[in-house]
Amino acid sequence: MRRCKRLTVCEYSYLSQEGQDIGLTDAYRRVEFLISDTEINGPFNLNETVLSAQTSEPEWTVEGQKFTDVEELDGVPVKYSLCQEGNTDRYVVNVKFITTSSINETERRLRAHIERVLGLSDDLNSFYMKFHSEYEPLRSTFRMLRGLRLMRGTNLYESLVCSILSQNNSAKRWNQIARLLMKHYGRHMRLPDGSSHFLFPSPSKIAKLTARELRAKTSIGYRAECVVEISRMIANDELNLEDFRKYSYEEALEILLQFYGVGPKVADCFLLYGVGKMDAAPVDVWMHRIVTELYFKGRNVSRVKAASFLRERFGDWAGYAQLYLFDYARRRKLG
DNA sequence: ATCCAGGACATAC
DNA sequence: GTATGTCATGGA
Repeated sequence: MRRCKRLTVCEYSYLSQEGQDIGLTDAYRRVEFLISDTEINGPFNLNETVLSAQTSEPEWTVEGQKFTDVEELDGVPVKYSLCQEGNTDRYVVNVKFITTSSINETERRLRAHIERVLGLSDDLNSFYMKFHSEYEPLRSTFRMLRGLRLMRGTNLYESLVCSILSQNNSAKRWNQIARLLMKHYGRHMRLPDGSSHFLFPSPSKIAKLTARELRAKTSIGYRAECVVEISRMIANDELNLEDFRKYSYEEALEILLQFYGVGPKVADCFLLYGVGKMDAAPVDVWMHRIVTELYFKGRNVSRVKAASFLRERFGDWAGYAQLYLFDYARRRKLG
């Protein structure tokens, strides 16, 4: 991403919750910068992207058109808010962030982070052009969902657990469970603006728990056992999620399916949203329905077959095709 | 109350 | 290989 001018840099003194200046030496800095449409590879729709229930990580905090997330970037806590002004083609994204560390260094990290998690360098125009003559409803989603981008998780463990939580659960509910995991077991961070946040817990933290404890605190249900078990394997170095970056899709899938609680859909979610394998296409009930009706004339093909069909038909854009079709189905259902 | 939620798994054919 | 019941849990 190319740099674009910073608008304002302000310094505030640290205030307690009562609004009283408690005189910390470490003044807190709220910085603002812009990402313009010339820095992003094609159209962008921030709202649609953040609100499309992708399982890369728990959904960001929403306040109207503004979305806020907290991350630790290279060990530095950053709270940042995004807001898009303009339309999907001519726009600027306003970014405000708060950090305890150096502004320039944090801004550099944050720009790279945002580019990655929001898929800003994905060549969406190529996707639209390549499949402009595809069957409906995919073709019409290019207009409806223009600028929708594939989010990537910040942390592989978090993505895997979120994918596991999503099974047989609504998006709202798996998000609630993930938030409870963070609240009870995640490392606490207090930001300079006085707000309090919890990071996603580490595998070793969850590995120390019993399924019963986890269930009591988080309403995680029957998924407790497999989450604890997988956490334990990671903590014991029997499983290294980073390895999946170098495996081929087929190798990765074969390994993932051996874990209790990880089936084809969860594995594909992890590979797509976590690892970033663009040809992975998670097939849930909605995708299954769409693919069988659209491409198999209603004939009952298995979900696994539907997934491999999507990979063959859309190649490295299979994840995107899935994202657009899923969002379409989801919106149809809501509307 | 019963059913459903971006499924996975055991069991049975 | 494919079909069916079951699995916690909270919200509709």
